[in-house]
Amino acid sequence: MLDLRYVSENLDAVATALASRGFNDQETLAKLESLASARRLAITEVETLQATRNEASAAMGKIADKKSEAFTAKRVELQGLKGRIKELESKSKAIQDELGELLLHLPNLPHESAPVGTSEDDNVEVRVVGDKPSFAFEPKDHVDLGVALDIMDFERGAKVSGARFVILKGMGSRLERGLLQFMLDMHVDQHGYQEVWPPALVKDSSMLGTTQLPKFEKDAFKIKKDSEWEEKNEASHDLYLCPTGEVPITNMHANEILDASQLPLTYAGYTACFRSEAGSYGKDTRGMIRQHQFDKIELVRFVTPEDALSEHALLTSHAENILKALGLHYRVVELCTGDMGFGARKCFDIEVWLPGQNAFREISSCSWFGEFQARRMSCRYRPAPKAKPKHVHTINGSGLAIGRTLVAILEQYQRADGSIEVPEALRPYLGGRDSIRA
RNA sequence: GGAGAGGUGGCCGAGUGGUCGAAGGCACCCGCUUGCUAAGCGGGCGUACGGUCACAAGCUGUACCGGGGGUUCGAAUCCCCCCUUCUCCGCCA
Repeated sequence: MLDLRYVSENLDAVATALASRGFNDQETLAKLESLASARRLAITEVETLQATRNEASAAMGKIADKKSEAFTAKRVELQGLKGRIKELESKSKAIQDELGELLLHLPNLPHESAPVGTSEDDNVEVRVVGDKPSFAFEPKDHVDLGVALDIMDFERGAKVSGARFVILKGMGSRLERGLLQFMLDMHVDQHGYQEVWPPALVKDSSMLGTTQLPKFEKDAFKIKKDSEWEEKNEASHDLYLCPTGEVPITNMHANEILDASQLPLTYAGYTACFRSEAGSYGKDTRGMIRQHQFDKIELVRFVTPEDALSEHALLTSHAENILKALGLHYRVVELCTGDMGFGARKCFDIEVWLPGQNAFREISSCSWFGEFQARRMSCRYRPAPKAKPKHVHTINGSGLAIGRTLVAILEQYQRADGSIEVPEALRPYLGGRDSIRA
């Protein structure tokens, strides 16, 4: 979330920056302003009273005879204060809660280098890598290829789990598994990431930390607990199916103060990802492009503000290196202010070429969040020994979405007879096979 | 699922109603010292939010001893709920 102090002192600048990403809720901003000043008054009010009470109580502590009249008189006198303080405390808390809730709904401010725009049409193509594969035949899409090769079973996926689920079979499964290993190996051995294997279920507080909550709850699968459980654990936390590795991995360092020498702190991890895909009915219903469950390798970097921009570029290049190693044609697009995610200050999408769709499709989204996530989950670092802790900057990106990579390989490496050439770098992971055929 | 024990500052670890933001140790920082070398001595060293102020330092107030609520003039300390860690039993991949 945004820094309350910065927001209340730079309201106009904030409004302008938010407007550039399409956020024009003047009412909210006005409310923010009035709540911020109300908060200060309330704090002062409570604290003054608390100071009075503390002083008087300390004096009482010094009275030796606790049964003396002087003592009793003081006690009676202070009893009135107690209620008054409680009253003001709850008033102050209410203001702060409302303010906090409001801040949670404000998106991040785009970085000045992010292209200004209102929709994906305003995104900027940064670079194109490789060439479109040319085919002497009409290229098929991954569904036709996969079904013919008997490595994807959409019908049984639907039978078992419903729409937007697939069962990979034989070399399809092997390819998914091989890609998983190939990607992780590269990030760990060549890019120096610490490998992690995080949980698939995450707490609501984690979802809040990385901004999936509170605004985007409908996009996630929430674990439903039976009523008996709910009754017993009314105040306990909710659990969600992990929508992206970003959530468990970034939140690993929630409520911590890191040492500057630890930075950059980098993680690469595999997670199954689950998305309800609410609001995307009718979109990409064919094939593996948009499933309720998919596999992904996630890259996360905790960095200093000074290094953030170059670290962001670095992480993006790490994701790209996978595509390069696989010889896949792709491009990098910088998202405009209107198309960026809620928490991002700057974002590069990597889009892989899909001959079956005759289009580039997102395969990774590399975002720099500034201190937006770090503030929410309270992750700080000490720039120097004894120095005051500052919020870290977080950066993450897919490295890569495994299913979509599989799709791209099928479509880009397809041959006239419907078989698939296996990219050389991947062959060791497929038992040395150089092709996939029926 | 059952039984029990814990969660205190970056780390370890005292502390069971007032003199505790919290002993002691480690780590770290500053200075001194040192011919015996991951040595010795002295000092410093939590976070957040207010006020003052330059959103600095300093000074000052308040809160924070897993989280939330309660009792009390006063809570790290007592009560309740939750989270979490560990040990044992059961069950299970």
